[in-house]
Amino acid sequence: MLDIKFIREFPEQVRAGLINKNEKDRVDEVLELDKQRRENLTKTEELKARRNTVSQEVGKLKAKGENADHIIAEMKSVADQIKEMDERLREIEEKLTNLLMYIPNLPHSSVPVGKTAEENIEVRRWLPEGFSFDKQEGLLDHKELGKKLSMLDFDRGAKISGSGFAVYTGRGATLERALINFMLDFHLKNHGYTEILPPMLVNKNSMIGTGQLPKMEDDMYKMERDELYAIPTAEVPITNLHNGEILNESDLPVNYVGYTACFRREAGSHGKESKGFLRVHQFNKVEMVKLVKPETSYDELEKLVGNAEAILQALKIPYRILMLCSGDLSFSAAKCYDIETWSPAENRWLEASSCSNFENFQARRANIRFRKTDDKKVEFVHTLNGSGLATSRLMVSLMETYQTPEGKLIVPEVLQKYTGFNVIG
RNA sequence: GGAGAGAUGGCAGAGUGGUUGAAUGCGGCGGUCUUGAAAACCGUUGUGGGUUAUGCUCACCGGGGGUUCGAAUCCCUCUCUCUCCGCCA
Repeated sequence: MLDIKFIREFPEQVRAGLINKNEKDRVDEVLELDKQRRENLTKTEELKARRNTVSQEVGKLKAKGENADHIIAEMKSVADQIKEMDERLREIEEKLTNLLMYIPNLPHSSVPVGKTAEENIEVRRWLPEGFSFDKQEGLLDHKELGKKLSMLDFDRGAKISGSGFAVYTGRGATLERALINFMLDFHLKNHGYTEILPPMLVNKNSMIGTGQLPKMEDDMYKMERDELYAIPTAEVPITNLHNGEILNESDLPVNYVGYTACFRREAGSHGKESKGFLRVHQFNKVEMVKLVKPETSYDELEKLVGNAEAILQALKIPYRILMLCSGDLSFSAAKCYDIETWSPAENRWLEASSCSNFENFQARRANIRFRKTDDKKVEFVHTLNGSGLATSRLMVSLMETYQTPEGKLIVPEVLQKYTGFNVIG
């Protein structure tokens, strides 16, 4: 959520940000409601102030055993007026809050202005020793190889759950588990994170806190009966761990890493883009979440990306880093880097991680603050998160990159101690 | 799922309709004392909103709603915690 005071003070800056993000400019609506709100508030408060003093008078009179009926009768009508005005104010505030909930975060000044993913900027790429973009003769894509080596079973996944649900079998399942454990251990050992294993169903308030609700309701699985949502990312439960809290400055930065399954309805996305692991309804992800002091958040963003990159370098999987342009930025993000891994069979880059700085946008919604050590003032934290990484797309690149000409799969060296075997097939 | 108890400021814990934003204790911060520290003593110590304000004012005692001139206090409802019973990986 944006700061209403900021919108009031710098409406043109907000307007420009919304336009760059391909969003509807609703600044004037906000300003009008804000104006109405303040007008009504002032009037209502004047009445309330009067009520408070007069009611105290009544108390004093009664204490002395005197009659206060005439004042009470007068106050009765004041109470009615207050009720009426409170109701009007409530309506205005509801409209305003609702509107603010749908207004996205503004892009940071360092974000390139652009409409679509075409205008994202490649910041750098990393290719392992001896890597070539030339496609190997007879290379199988991950789906074919998964079937051949009895690692993956999309057909049976569709049978037991529906299309877009994968089953890992045998050494495929072991490899997946190894990958998750390797990534968690790597971040814990080398990057100073604290591990979290959170619930995968969360309430509505948490979804609002990180910005998934109200806007993306249709993209999520919901348990109607219990008013719970299946998390689309560990960002939701982990960031909301500190919902409503005031942290100490000395507690920052908070660095969490956690594994969860992630659930996405992916409403309306079908076709060849969704083959095999390229788009699924459930996948595994190791997520990094940071709560930091505002002045450090952009340095922390760079670190976050670096942490994710380190995993890919250890796995020796080629990747590139994109800085998203304003139009491609997600609802809550002020700045975001995507990490894409190379898929030889698809002959293209696949998004395997997204690292974002939300500044205080989520912190406002989730009301996460910290108390400064020097002047004791409270301030919103900045929140960040990044995948480190999602296994499904990573598995595509891994299976294709580590495939031998005979159609076997070499287990990346760093995973071998986790799998207990070094080749599949 | 059934029965009961509870939810108050950083923590502990009073308060059951009238200067209570909230006693008291602990903690925190500032000060006196001290070579320094501790102890003792004194002071101070919640969050948010409105207002061209060295000020004034409103809201907040788990969430929401109600009764009343007036609610932390009474009523309804939801959530959560604890105890007992049932069920259960």
